[in-house]
Amino acid sequence: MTNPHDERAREQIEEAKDQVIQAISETMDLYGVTPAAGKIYATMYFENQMNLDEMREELGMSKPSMSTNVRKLQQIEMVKKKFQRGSRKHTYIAEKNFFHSFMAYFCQMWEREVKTNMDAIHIAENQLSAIIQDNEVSEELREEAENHYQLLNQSKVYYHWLDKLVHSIRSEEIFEFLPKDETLKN
Amino acid sequence: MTNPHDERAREQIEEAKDQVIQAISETMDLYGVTPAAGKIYATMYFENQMNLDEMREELGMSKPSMSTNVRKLQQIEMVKKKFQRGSRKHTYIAEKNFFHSFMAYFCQMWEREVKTNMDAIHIAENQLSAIIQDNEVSEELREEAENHYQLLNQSKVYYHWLDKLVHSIRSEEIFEFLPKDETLKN
DNA sequence: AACTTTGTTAAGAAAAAATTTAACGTTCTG
DNA sequence: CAGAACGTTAAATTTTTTCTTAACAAAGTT
Repeated sequence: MTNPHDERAREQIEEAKDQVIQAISETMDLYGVTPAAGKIYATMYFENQMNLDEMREELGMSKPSMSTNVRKLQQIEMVKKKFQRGSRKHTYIAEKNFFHSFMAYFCQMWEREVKTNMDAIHIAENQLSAIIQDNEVSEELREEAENHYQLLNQSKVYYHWLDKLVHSIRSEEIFEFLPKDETLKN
Repeated sequence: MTNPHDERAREQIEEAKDQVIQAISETMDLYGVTPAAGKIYATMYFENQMNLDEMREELGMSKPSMSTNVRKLQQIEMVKKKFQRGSRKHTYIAEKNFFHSFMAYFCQMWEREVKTNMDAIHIAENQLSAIIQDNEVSEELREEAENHYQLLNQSKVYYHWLDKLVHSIRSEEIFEFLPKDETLKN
């Protein structure tokens, strides 16, 4: 490795990796992932497997910081724990298939959105329809309740669609409509 | 409005609205929107139009806070400024079509992800292929460069797919595959 | 059973983000 | 043209989040 060509090549490999690591951790920020966790993931992306100590050394972070960040990455399924026979150290592998991460993250997110909002809508709809059906209530308020009711009803179209989207992703049906294009020109 | 029925009805309408406002601002948090901005949007959602003063009063926030939050909401196209002839106050309307917000937000986000990462990948690929083609470099490093190159190449399948997804959303072709279901049972 | 090694909570410190008060600029009105 | 009404920018405060050091718990080894 004292070969001057190799030294230069090693530098260039690191530079190439850093480009991509930077970009990945920058865009993961869009997914509600903190920069630190993004860097951890992006670093692991180029390695076959790493344990907490190796990561800590590579990134100069503290042990608990690694621990919590890796846990978060596990929750969104971007990192998996690998059973390592005969070693007490936990070793992890980065999920390198971005389709998997995409599916896990957005389905989880959208499902929560649908559930939270539909639950609230159902409660609100009941309260509003009680008013609409109450003849003692003034016309003005009845109309307001009616308007809100219609608005909520309209929004359900969206939440149902979002739910269908989640299912088509989970079932991978979406790839029939939008195929993964394995053969790329450039 | 001193009618006791109406008083009760008014309370109940507010309660129904609050349910939904709470849910919306909670789930908007998933979209990188701060709770304050979420509340502003959700409040406007039930109104035809509002100006900054009305919102400030309704939510008990400061004037600059309103100003900056509304601007953020405009950026992600969840709120639009409405030209109001003869008034110096700016009035705003909430985008009530969630499909529109969905499309604007995710297309913007995914496009940035594709661009940032593809740019980095192109640079990295050039650096790596220079090493791969350099015969003076040791076999070991050549192999490492080759591995990274393959990894990046593989990831391009995903970014191309994401790009296609964005286009199919922008062009609304996606609704041919996943129709908006206007007639809902429940 | 005592000692190591590894990972995780807990508590405190540092950093980052959001919010408010205050000052400013602009545009309309009298 | 002076004054008022709105909105925005700047600076400072408060709140939230993140990170680190330190104490702890679990599991394994000698």
